[in-house]
Amino acid sequence: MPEKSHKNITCEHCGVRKEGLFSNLTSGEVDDLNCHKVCNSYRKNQAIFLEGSFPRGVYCVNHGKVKVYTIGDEGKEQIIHVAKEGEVIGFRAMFSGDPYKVSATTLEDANICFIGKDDFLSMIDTNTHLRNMIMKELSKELGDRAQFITNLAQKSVRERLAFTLILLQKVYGEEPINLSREDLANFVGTATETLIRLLKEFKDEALIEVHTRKLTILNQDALIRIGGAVK
Amino acid sequence: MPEKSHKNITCEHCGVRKEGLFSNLTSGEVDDLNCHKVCNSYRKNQAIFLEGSFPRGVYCVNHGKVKVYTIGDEGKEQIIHVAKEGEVIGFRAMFSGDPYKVSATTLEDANICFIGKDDFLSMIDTNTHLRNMIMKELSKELGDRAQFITNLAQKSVRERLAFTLILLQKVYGEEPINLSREDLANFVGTATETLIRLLKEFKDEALIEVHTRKLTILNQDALIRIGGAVK
DNA sequence: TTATAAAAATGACATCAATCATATTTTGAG
DNA sequence: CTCAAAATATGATTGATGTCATTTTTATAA
Repeated sequence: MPEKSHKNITCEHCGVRKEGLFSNLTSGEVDDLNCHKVCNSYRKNQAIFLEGSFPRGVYCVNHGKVKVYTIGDEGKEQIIHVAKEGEVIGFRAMFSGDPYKVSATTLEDANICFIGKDDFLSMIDTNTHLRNMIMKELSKELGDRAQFITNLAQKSVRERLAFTLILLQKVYGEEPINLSREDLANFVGTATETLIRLLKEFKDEALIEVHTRKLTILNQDALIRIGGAVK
Repeated sequence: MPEKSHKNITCEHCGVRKEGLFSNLTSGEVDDLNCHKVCNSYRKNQAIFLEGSFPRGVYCVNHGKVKVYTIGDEGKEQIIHVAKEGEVIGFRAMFSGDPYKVSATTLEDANICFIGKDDFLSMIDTNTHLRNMIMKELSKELGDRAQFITNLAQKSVRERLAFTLILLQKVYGEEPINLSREDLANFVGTATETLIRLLKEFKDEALIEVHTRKLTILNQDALIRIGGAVK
């Protein structure tokens, strides 16, 4: 489905690699990674993998944002995570032996590299550092999800929206947050209409600036006061 | 704080070990584990470890149930997981390098063995099987929490209670579910009063049997129809 | 056993947020 | 550029669930 990328990034020169799972590799390991990876370009809203299917490998986001989500019993998306450049996604299912419990879809045009299951697993077997990074990452995400659960159970929608905006700012960095209202609602865990009303409140209170899809945070401190800090 | 257990279980003869992380160890590894573990007895509602503190090792539940929870911004507990005999808890924080993101407290009198950090980590370094079990466990829990998040975001309290009861039945097995109304509410993610009202509904509909704290499921199929299946 | 505290249960009420309907704006294909 | 479809926005209404107050039951310690 994805097209082979025109610009076939080499891992050695991949600028975003240094933040994620594949940082601190030896140059030999980077070469190894580079040999086994395949670069693919994805269009906006293109599926990367789907809940229920079996993993064939892992995906390293080179450019573009990706939503990771589950589908609830009524068919509604619940976004669990928004992955940014440098993140490796889909590796949890490599260890569980089960099919994917989540789906991943691009939020914008993206470049994403693929590393096959066997190559990835053999890298893990031989590379203690990589293994430790993975365990650390799995543990970190478990902690994040515990806070996500607590927020959903205990905070109001307004509080969760504030929290989510702070979280998304870390994902989008200097750029404005760029998600559809529906995606944002499916991340916060609310109805689209409710989300729109609350966004307007935040706009009227000069906490954010809104240019259709693009949201800029104007008053971070106030949002943290409303939604609580990201742990 | 915990008292040294009178009955100091040996890992070799530990009946509950065969289900969890420490199953499929060689007899040498079991001996090793046995040398390094310390058995402790805990009274009901005794803390095992607390959110924010740094881990000194891992805990293997030999007898008794344990709640794993976070404290929300308003000080309210959100139960994330109820651990049963054979489960190893508190090992995620060993890899992240961060303090615990969750707390753990006994729900009844319990026997819990402790394995120090260094011993545990060196076992992981040398034991591929154990390592794989841990990665699998971390991955499985990530999947569970994704469903937990989706349930909280999309299901009504009634649906979540049904789901939670089915989940707890797997924890308690043949025995009746035995939790305070407050703990149950803090697991479902609702107010205690709401939980009590819904429990009564389920009782009136003959879906459960209630003897003060002890809940028995009478109609599993109906509860699954209401709350959805545990994935 | 009795006293006291804790837990569970119940009622009344307020309100946040979902739903449904409809209008307006933006986007993207041709 | 134009038009249709999609996304965003707004209003009206309802209902589920949280909160507060009070009573009843159960557990626990003296």
